[in-house]
Amino acid sequence: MEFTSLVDTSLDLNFRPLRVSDELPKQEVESNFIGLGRDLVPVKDEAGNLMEELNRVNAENKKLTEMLRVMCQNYNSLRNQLTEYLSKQNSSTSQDQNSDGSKKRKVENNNEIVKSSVQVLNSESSSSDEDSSPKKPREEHIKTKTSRVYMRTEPSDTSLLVKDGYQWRKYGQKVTRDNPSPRAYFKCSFAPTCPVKKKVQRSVEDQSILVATYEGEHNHSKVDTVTTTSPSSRFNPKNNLSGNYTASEMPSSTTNIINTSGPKPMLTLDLAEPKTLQNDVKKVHSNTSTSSASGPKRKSPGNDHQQHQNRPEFQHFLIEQMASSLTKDPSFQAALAAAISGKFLQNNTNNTKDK
DNA sequence: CGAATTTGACCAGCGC
DNA sequence: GCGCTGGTCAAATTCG
Repeated sequence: MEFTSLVDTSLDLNFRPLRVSDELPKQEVESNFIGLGRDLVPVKDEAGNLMEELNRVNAENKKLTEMLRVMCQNYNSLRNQLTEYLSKQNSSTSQDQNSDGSKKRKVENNNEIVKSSVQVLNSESSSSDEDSSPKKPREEHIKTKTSRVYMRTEPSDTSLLVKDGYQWRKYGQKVTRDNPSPRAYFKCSFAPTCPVKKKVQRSVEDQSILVATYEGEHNHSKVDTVTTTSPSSRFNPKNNLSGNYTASEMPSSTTNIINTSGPKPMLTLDLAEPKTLQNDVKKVHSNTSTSSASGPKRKSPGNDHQQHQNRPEFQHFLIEQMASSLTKDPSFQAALAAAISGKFLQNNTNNTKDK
């Protein structure tokens, strides 16, 4: 499903009543009110106010439409770029795998990153044929899709428990090279055949943020909406993280994927933390990374962020994520619907009075 | 006592 | 080939 089609439909609905109202001659409105036997002066005032309000909302709506149109354009162009890159990537990786089997892990890594990004981009349009390459490697990777979720926890809370509605069994913990915080490895323990794994590690930049990386897809439904990593810990007060990782509370500078888990299905919105995005973009644009295990070169985080935020990739990414999140945001939809219905009612009132 | 967690050992991929 | 690293296994430990 094309993203723009959704938006366009809703916005057409938005504008139709307003256009009608614009075309309504002012005098006609006034005469309608007169016809109802109401006092002329207050009616004139009321109609004037209404028209003023109508124009204001109309202008606001047009502004919003324009913003959405720009976002959608950016989204589509970015997705096309990604699709092109994927095609190239797939053809080059298949060559790599034929020529050198030892590159396997790296190639998989790159594909996972790209694929993960595609997931986010296509979260509302997974059935799109536009970018579906018939090549096999990509289909294989779709089976083991990965996603990343960032969650805020209490800084004092040292546990690596992430409440996501599933039941997990911890099978390992490791300190990794580029992060002093240990990384915990979990397997889904609810269904014996469920292949899903997750890795949980604290963010290097903000220790209060947990980064959970999910691999694979659950072949069962959620256990419950407040499940922690184990049934026993479910009732442990120290694991009560609910409400600590809502979108509104996440610091904008460090928000990556906002998890609004709860009674509804998990919704992940990638707002791309600068550092992570930088890494991802770097990997996406260069599948022959020169960074060696012995000597990671790092810039200062502050410069990193600022430089990164000025990059067009980052801005594109940000825009398309904003568009995506905006159209999926229930409160935005509700507000829009309220505004539209309000205008509909006004016009309907006017039209019925017209008859 | 059973289940979950911890932790050191092991393995495989990758770079040099 | 060797060392580094991330991921996994499984015995030991902890907890309810």
